[in-house]
Amino acid sequence: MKVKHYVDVPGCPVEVTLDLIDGRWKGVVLFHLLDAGCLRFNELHRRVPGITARLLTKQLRDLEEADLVSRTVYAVVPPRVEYRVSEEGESLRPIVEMLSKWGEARLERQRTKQAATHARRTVSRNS
Amino acid sequence: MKVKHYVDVPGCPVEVTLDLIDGRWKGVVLFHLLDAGCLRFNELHRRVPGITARLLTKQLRDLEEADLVSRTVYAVVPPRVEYRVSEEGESLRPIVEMLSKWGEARLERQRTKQAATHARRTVSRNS
DNA sequence: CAGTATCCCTGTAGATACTG
DNA sequence: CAGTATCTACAGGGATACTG
Repeated sequence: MKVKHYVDVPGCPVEVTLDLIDGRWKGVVLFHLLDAGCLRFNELHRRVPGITARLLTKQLRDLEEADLVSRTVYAVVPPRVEYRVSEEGESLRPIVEMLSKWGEARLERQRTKQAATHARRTVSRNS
Repeated sequence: MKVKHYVDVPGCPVEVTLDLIDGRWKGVVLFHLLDAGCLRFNELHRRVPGITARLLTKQLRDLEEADLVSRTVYAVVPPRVEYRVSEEGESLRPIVEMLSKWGEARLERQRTKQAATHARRTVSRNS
């Protein structure tokens, strides 16, 4: 169990939140669960390419422990495990949406900048 | 230079944003810069207790490279270096504010739950 | 004041193989 | 299908000492 010393940083609840969606993957996992409502392990895995099963498992366990995601196991063959956001996880929706929107805008800005740079280069070539 | 393969994860701009405020400290640093407007290195250091100078430097360099923070050096003795959020960093304000608000609410929920647990324990002791 | 330089250690994550 | 197990490697970050 990872208990941190938030006593040291009384003025920064930002850290509390970031700690939960930390590590590059958790936010993405939440995003997809919020988007899809409910996903089985491999469905989720397909939506988060690049992550290994081991790591995805760990992220899900962390999110579960943080009470942001719930895990339901059905006793069938083949196994069926469903993940969905908890009520507390649901309350993160606006944040995750803003993160997504901002990320899109950032990518757009980068594309624009790159295009501008390319244009300038082309111009200077012609001058 | 850290260039990531976002080609792999086309559907998730959440990752783009999280990548920038990743790592437990960057969000906190941004929070304080957004809050204070402008801070010198040691002023900032005082507001982020627990971080080493080395690491704070690294976080600031990363934020600078991401174009979220600007760094101004004054050629005086003793040295004076000021950090402030860039225009792009400023656009993160609503997100950082939500992270902060949500973190506060979460802490509040935890306190409430803990108090309830304690009360129950006390009751069961008396019964 | 605002950092570097060095050393070292741990955790995090990748690859691969295996299982109820 | 939904994961574990094991081994390994590297980078992130801590402690400490030093500097323009």
